[in-house]
Amino acid sequence: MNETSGTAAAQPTERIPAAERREQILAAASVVFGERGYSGATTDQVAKAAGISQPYVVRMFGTKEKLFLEVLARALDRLIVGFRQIIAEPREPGDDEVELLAARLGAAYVDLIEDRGILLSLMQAFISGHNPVVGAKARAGFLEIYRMLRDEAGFPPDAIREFLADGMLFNTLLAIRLPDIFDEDPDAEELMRCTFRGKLDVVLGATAAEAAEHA
Amino acid sequence: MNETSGTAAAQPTERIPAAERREQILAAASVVFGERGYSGATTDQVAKAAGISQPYVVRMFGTKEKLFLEVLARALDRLIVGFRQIIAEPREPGDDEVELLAARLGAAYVDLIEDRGILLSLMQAFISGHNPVVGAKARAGFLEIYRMLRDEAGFPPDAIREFLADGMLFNTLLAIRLPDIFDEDPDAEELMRCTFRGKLDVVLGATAAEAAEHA
DNA sequence: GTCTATAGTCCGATAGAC
DNA sequence: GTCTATCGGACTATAGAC
Repeated sequence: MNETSGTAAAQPTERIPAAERREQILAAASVVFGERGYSGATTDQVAKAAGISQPYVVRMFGTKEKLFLEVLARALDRLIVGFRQIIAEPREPGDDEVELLAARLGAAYVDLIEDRGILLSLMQAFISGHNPVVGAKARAGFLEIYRMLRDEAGFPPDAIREFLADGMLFNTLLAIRLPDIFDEDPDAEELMRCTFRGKLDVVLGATAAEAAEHA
Repeated sequence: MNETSGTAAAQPTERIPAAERREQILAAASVVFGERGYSGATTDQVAKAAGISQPYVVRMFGTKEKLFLEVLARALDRLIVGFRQIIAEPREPGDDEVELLAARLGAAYVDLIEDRGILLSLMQAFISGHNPVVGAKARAGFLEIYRMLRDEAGFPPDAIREFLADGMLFNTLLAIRLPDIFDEDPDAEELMRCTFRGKLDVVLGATAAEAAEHA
């Protein structure tokens, strides 16, 4: 409340290289698409968040759909590259190799989806199964993660299911903003604690930091 | 392809009681909102699916938002009532009481989200955490399920987490329509099998039935 | 590299007839 | 109980200047 009109735009916008501007737009778009969904988001909201004019956003990406697809591709890429890195890290052999690796991957995942734009862009893709383009990317991305866990990480089926299931529950609880109602309902915190266990501090730290940033 | 224009409407629409018409609209809206999302769906699409005119949809529910909220409330209600029924069923005491009950609830959940409208309406709500009204309903609904599992079903924390996590993975795999690409990618079926295990036949049966219906 | 202006659509909601 | 007609607003994308 009482902000001075939108997200600081107008004024004689600075001229910056297209590549850099592209990144700004993608970052802004990730947030806006995440909050409002593909259909709910407008190119004007993205433009305002990036501090430029609406036609410029369209000019740079061709169409709103292409912009969304690029946002989604980036999110999937960060996820896949991040996981692959962790799997490739040297580990000592032992009985709990799977468990340790799962814990590391889980922690990395929580770190990643602390970025609400990434979290929600992924979830937007998940519920777009009916869309030929977006749906196909979502399916392909999910299967790539599956294969990585099976072939590169060497997880047995049960470990894969558990890992993916936990991830989807993380997604959901963060997406519905459960931490927002810790004050009103103690069960909210209890459920978060039972779900995230050790990782809860990380999540709450991020949430608090984000809140502070927006204040 | 080659369908005779839309979903059978126009013509001198039959006069039916408002209550019955309401149900028709809600059923149609569940499907349309599920496929396109709250923003992506139009009241005209709902109207066509229900076989009536667009203004009549608005007239009956006031606004598009109120219509969506009613769809969501119905979905949550079916879920909660269904679970409560199963929990209340008599069970023999034994060591695996939790496991058995979890299996029954899981089967009921899979049955419920075979209805794509219900599945996707719920997921739409999950990603609307930023929306004050929808977000609040989603949080409240999730917490009610949590309390039910904790207090009425007597699940320990780990069982709750596992149950909820599996449910969210079910949601995701069905939402992205993984069964659609069984032919193109054998890993899709493998992942579904590893996730749904015994329940896979149920899911695939439903998917096949739906496909047949739409053909 | 970036903007202003605006064309062209689509959509939710209202008015009012039957 | 249901429709047709339509208003007013919002949004994507294009045109063209600087």
